[in-house]
Amino acid sequence: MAQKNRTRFAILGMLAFQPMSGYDIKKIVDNSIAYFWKENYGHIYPMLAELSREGLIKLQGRDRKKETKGGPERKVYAITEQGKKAVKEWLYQPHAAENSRIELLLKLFFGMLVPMEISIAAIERERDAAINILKELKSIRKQAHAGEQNETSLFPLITLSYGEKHYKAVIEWCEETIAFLKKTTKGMKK
Amino acid sequence: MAQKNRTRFAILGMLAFQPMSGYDIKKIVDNSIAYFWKENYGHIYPMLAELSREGLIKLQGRDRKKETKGGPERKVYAITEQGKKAVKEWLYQPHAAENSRIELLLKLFFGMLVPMEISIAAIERERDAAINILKELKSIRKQAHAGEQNETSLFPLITLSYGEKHYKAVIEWCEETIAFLKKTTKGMKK
DNA sequence: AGGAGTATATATCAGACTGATATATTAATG
DNA sequence: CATTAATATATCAGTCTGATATATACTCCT
Repeated sequence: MAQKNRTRFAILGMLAFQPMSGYDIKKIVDNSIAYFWKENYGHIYPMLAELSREGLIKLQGRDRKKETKGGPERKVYAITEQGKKAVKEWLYQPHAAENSRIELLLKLFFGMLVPMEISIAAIERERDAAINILKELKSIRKQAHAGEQNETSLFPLITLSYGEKHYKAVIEWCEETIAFLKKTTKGMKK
Repeated sequence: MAQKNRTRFAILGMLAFQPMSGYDIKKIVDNSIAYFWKENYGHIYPMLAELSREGLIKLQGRDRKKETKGGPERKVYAITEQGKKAVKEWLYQPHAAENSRIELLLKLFFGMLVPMEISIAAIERERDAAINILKELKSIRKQAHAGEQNETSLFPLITLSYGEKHYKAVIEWCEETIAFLKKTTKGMKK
């Protein structure tokens, strides 16, 4: 196997919190962990079918939320005992190193091919994006603190603090780098 | 198009420094930018063929390095004027947000499913890995400072400082989080 | 009443990316 | 001269992404 499928475990883990539809899973991922994990419908729906075939989850029923505005019935899936066992097994295993690809840095690495202003502008956009994400994290933290505190709510808080630390570091680096490049450019123009 | 192919531009950018073989490109990527970008042979070789067909690079010749120990002849590719134009165009364009997936955080998010020691051990492994990468970055910085300073060498230094800042932040977060979780566990055991 | 607009929901696909493996060449080693 | 190790190219199954297609049912407006 070239890679292990992690969407599988992301879905199982989410269903361990509560039964949900594919649409719900996407919503929750987008609203609570998007700063470190993303999922696509293109992966979620086929995986729900697969997990269902394997007996790790099962279709609990079809319904329509009361607070919902419209749309077709939701297919709500629940995790099975077998499914819970599978996530736990995965949680026990150490994971491989991430293979991040940071396009900004790749572009900066080739910065000698374009005028300095282009590189600086790219870093400024990165800084602004990071500031926005940090704002979102602030609102997630607010929600988290408003809810009840228990053992389960502990873990979302530590992933949150990772996000905060990361984006603060990114912003810092952007500021420093912009200043550095501007100084260098001025020096070169003489 | 679902995504844009970035391997294409990574290869073109590398060939803008100097003519190289696919094997060389992989080596350079692994040794100088692996902390923010990775490439596979599985992507490099087909892309070299494609870029060659499109006239963005051309086969400069086959040779064997003097300092090399053995192996078959290298196919050395050089970037063409058209290829240079293509990278530059790409460099001018703003890039989309990254979609990082941090498996450690996903596992921690589901931490309530396993004993606390399992989560703590995972963070400890992350911290150790980050410490090792930081060491590698230190050696890259040493090499960089040893070489001649010019406009081109400027950019690798700023990507390097991103890496340093990032991994330092990760280590900090790991230390704080481990301490926090240990304290919490002790409190719970009473 | 009916049409437009919008949120909900499931599904599929081309193309990008990964990690492993297969194949072959040549130098150095013993 | 067989073995080992480094060099080099190539291919493939499986994962992941982003876009798009299809359809349902509610709300709002005229």
